[in-house]
Amino acid sequence: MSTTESPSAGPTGVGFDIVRDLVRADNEAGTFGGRVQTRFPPEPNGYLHVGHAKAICVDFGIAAEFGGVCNLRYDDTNPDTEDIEFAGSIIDDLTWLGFPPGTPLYASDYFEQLYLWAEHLVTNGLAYVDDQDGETISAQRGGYGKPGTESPHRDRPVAESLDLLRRMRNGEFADGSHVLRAKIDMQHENMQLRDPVMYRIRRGHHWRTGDEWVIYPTYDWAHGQSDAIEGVTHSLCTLEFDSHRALYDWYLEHLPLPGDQPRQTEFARLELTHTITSKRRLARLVAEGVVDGWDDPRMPTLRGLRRRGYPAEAIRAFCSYIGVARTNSRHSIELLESFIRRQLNEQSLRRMAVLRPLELVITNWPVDAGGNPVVEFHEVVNNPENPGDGVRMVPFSKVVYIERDDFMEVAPPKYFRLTPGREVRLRSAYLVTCTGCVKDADGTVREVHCTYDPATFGGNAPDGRKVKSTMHWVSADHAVDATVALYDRLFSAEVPGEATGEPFDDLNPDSRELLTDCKVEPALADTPAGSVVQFERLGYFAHDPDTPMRFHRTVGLRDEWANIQKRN
RNA sequence: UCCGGGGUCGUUCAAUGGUAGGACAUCGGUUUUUGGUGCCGUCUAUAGGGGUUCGAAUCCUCUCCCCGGAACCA
Repeated sequence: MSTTESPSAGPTGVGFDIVRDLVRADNEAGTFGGRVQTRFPPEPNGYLHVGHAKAICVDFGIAAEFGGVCNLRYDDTNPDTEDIEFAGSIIDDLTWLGFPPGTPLYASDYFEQLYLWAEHLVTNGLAYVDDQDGETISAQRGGYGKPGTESPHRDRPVAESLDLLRRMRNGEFADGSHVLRAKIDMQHENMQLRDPVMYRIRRGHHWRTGDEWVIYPTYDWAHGQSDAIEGVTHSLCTLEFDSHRALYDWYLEHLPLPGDQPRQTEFARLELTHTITSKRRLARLVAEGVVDGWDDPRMPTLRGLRRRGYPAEAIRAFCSYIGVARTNSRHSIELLESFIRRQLNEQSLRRMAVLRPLELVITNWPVDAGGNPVVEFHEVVNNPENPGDGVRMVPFSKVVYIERDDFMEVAPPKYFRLTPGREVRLRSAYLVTCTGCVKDADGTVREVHCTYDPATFGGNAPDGRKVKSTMHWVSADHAVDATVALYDRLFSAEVPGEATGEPFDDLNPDSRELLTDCKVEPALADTPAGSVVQFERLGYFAHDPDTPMRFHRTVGLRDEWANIQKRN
């Protein structure tokens, strides 16, 4: 599958060229025999978010492009943080994004092989068991620019380490009492190489291996070897693992492995303004009830974006566009939204909905023989961008709801909508001229009055006169009630939580507004759950998967009137 | 403080010794039965100093700034 070519991909950025070049160079050099294999290795300790989306597009996309495979591999080396709930969600989310993962692999399936290799290193004098506690080991590691000091157990006999390692595995020692360390160099300028820990004793219940193991490999000891076992050629990860690469290579070099070994390459992670992509912080938002859950439409999780109506295709196009690089960067959320709009504009049906209803009464509207207002049906195009979507008939009568914003008794300059004396178009229906309004004692406008021009059926004036505004409406007698949630940025600051590193400092208290009194046209009830429609002149709204007639605003339309207001 | 990675329009990604370009954002125009969309245009950048070269964002050098690294996390 290609992630770069799609009719709605919009502007094409550099994409993943830097990775392609890397692969091509290896292919030309004959490394890996021209084979390409990648992997996507999430730890099942949270839900996938938009940051993962980029990694997924690169890992799966590049493999597919070069005729290789990309495995989903759960990096489940820590029993304390992982859960089967998350593991299942990862497959769902990958599939939704457009990369069904096939049979997943598990780092935990390699525990036995890893253990055998650990004995191999011990036997060759390249690893030893340390009896010191974590604090001591950490202190001995030294500091930046300061060399470390060697553990007193560093040179214990091979046989003794081997015996201790076996007893560690057998569960003879308490959690945290012993650790297996690689014997590398306590003076190394790269701290990762100062005798890193390979195994720790931990009696947590593992979601797959249960209580079979009490020792668990660390990330570094598991990752490269897992790649090697699977035959991975290009192991792509984020920049913070840059200094781990030396260790990744060291393990592989000192193990009895045939052929070319996998190579790790690091790229910048995806960050966005106005949101966070830290699993820990997202988990806090959920745990402390700031949001309704991992699939809250304000969350940058794949589930949240999906619920909010972000099309997977648009997310893929975005990831492809921003591409990969080694420079740390934080993209503006507006760029993502522009991809969402681009896609939605093309695919979304148009429907009319009134969020804050105000009655508009057509005073010269005719009545039928029984004295009731005539009801007409007007043809409306479903999607001007795609004539294939056809037309529908929308009921129209004497009283319609219009947007409260669409009437002003005293209109400021450049306000083109309804105001006494002004003629506007009710979309696909008629030209109407405002004659006044009725107000409550407190001055609130109760209803607006107008007259219509019967000669303008469909919205065109036979004499060719123009109006400056075309407004949406819903017939009051036929309107359906709906609930609409408007979403703003979860964080008001450009760079959330940057100052203190905590997630709640810049939370936007108005990130969600619930409108329970919306009036929508009857056809909206027929849109399937999860589909996104454009509410004419208002933006894109996703029909909630669980609740009928509840809509989430995906993104708004570009609103020049709002900009004009801002400037005044 | 040591090691590593970075520094190009407001933002982000290109240009790999030969005209600094695109997108988003901004601003303006135009089309339009959505103040949407489309189309056209505008605007703004090579962190700083020195060097190599006919020619430097690119190579060398010094300085400055940013990010990552001292879990028995990943």
